[in-house]
Amino acid sequence: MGRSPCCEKAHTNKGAWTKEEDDRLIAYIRAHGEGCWRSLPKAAGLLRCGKSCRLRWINYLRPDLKRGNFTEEEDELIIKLHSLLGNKWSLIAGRLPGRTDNEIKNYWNTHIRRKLINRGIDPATHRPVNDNNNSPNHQTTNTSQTVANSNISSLEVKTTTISFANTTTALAHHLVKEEFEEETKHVVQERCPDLNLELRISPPHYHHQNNSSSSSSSSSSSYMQPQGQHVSYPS
DNA sequence: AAATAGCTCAACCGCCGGCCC
DNA sequence: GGGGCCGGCGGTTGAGCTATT
Repeated sequence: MGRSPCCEKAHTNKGAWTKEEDDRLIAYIRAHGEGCWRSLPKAAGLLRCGKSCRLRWINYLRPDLKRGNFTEEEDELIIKLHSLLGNKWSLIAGRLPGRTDNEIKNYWNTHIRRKLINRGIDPATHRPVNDNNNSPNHQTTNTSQTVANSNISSLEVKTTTISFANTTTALAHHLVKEEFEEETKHVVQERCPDLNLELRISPPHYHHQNNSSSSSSSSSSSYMQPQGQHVSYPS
């Protein structure tokens, strides 16, 4: 049957990570690389579950993380990608080297949402707040449907309305999803020729010029042009 | 200076798809 | 074929910090 549990919850730490735990995790991954999160905590001498280690590494310890304030260009890119992809933070993060999905998600909720609202734009639909199409009749109760609808509306798909209310089966969602992804590629290339939404798993691609981590002044061109790797680990 | 409100963000939770046994 | 784990994801929480009263 299956596999053994990833960790014994009774013997794992929770909450904020200590410097020592960070050091252990960094040292282990530096020596053995990422992967096999299940066995990592034990091997690294950590009283954490693999999930927690993975999250800590991806969101905080990874050497290619940018940190620091988001630039105006990043803001606009996030808004543009969100209008196309909805709350697909991992996909959005994939287009912003050095940024994590968690970071972008937090930034969206704390800054960009407010920014859009101040501009009179509904952050969920990317339409003006007083737009008639935002009437309750067009709202759905299912979150994913709402996201999908907002994506489609923002893409101005010429097939007019796709009624998700009547297509609740998994198959329908699957088909629509595939359709949407294909559509997204086309529309993005049409409207944002500089955007490459072809997603692939790849090593971190943010190129550190130096170790001064305040990256708020980083040039906007860099994040659309992944560089060769030059990974430096924090000491 | 103290109390309160608002904001930020690291970390957790629960779910899902894919894979293993 | 089916039960169960793993890795990954998006949503949510809450501790700590800052601003305001």
